[in-house]
Amino acid sequence: MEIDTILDEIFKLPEESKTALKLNISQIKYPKGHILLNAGKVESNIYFIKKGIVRAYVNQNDNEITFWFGKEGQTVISMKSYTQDEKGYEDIELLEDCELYELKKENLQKLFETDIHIANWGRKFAEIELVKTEERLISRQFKNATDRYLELLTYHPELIRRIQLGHIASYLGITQVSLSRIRAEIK
Amino acid sequence: MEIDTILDEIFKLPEESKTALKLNISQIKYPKGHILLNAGKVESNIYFIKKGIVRAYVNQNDNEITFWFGKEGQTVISMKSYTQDEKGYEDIELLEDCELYELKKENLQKLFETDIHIANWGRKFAEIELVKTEERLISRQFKNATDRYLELLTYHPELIRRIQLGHIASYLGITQVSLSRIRAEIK
DNA sequence: TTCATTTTTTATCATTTGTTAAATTTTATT
DNA sequence: AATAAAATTTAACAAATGATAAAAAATGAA
Repeated sequence: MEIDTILDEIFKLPEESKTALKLNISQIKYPKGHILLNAGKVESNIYFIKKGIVRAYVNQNDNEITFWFGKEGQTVISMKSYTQDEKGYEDIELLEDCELYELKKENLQKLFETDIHIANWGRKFAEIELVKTEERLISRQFKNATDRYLELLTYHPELIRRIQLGHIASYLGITQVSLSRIRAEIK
Repeated sequence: MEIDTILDEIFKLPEESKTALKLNISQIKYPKGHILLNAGKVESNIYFIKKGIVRAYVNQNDNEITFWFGKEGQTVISMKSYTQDEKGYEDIELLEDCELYELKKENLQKLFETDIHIANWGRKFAEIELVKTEERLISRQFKNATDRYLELLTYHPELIRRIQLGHIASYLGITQVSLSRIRAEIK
């Protein structure tokens, strides 16, 4: 997925602003298993996924709880670090070999202060992520595990193909054993 | 709570920009029980709570599921309507008589296009709400009902005093009967 | 206050999900 | 292909939560 597509999908920038933004973006590759962002560190980079799939998880007394998956076209960011310059609570692990676009936050902050289009691009970015997060929260509150699994199967079947079930179960908020049981029941 | 305090807490604006923003804000009162925003409508107003408490809920086959409470200083908004000009999924009901500051979205949009400080104010607003929403999502995913209740009791005791337990239980994702049981156990 | 209504608690039983352990299947490596 | 390691499923029992109904407590109106 090309960087122009990713940036344009968030908010259509004038050419000049887009060029200024892209000047701060570089490409980088990491292998499966690499930890892209670390819990407990102030993480100041933003990544757009060109190719691959990642997960965000929190370490909670000895077991990892996955709360987000990112795939091609999505943005990898430690929201707490990004907005508050504080330690984030999540690790971000690559579940496949990944190609990423990297944007340094400090450069982006400078653009926010000088370019109104980029400021509005950043605003739209946060708004879009906000609605997606709210939808995940509501799905979790309103649906039982079976329905959430079926929802994932319907709208993001490739996640179930590409990600091992332990991570999917964690994301759904149930144990892997429960997910196996659910999968057996809906057949 | 004064409007200046609320606006400043989001992002400190230069006086000129703040004045421009405040020119579009008016005060209004509604009684307990009033529905401030309607599910299924495109809602184009934003409210800041001067006094009172509100809840956001979704109607899910005959029963209402509460997923957010707002109190003094917080912003009432239908995120989906606000960011996508589409119908929202939530009703917002006043749980007490409320005093509100009202901001019309169309006026705000114009300011976003012309005033970089206000664009960045809007960006910060979305970012702050995003982190809060993500924290709610994580709390819900990581903690059982008892721990979520204790968290609420610790960090927002006034919500438990001011809001009836049926709404609190719904917010916690359990039935009122379960919440009563939990309250009995932790005594 | 008194009465009716609403809210909260308690009790019982059903259902869902968790825990642990073992069996099976899949994947990766030699 | 053979082996080892990892992932997934199955099974049995435990714990948490849901559903329903009834009792108790709190609230609001006459």
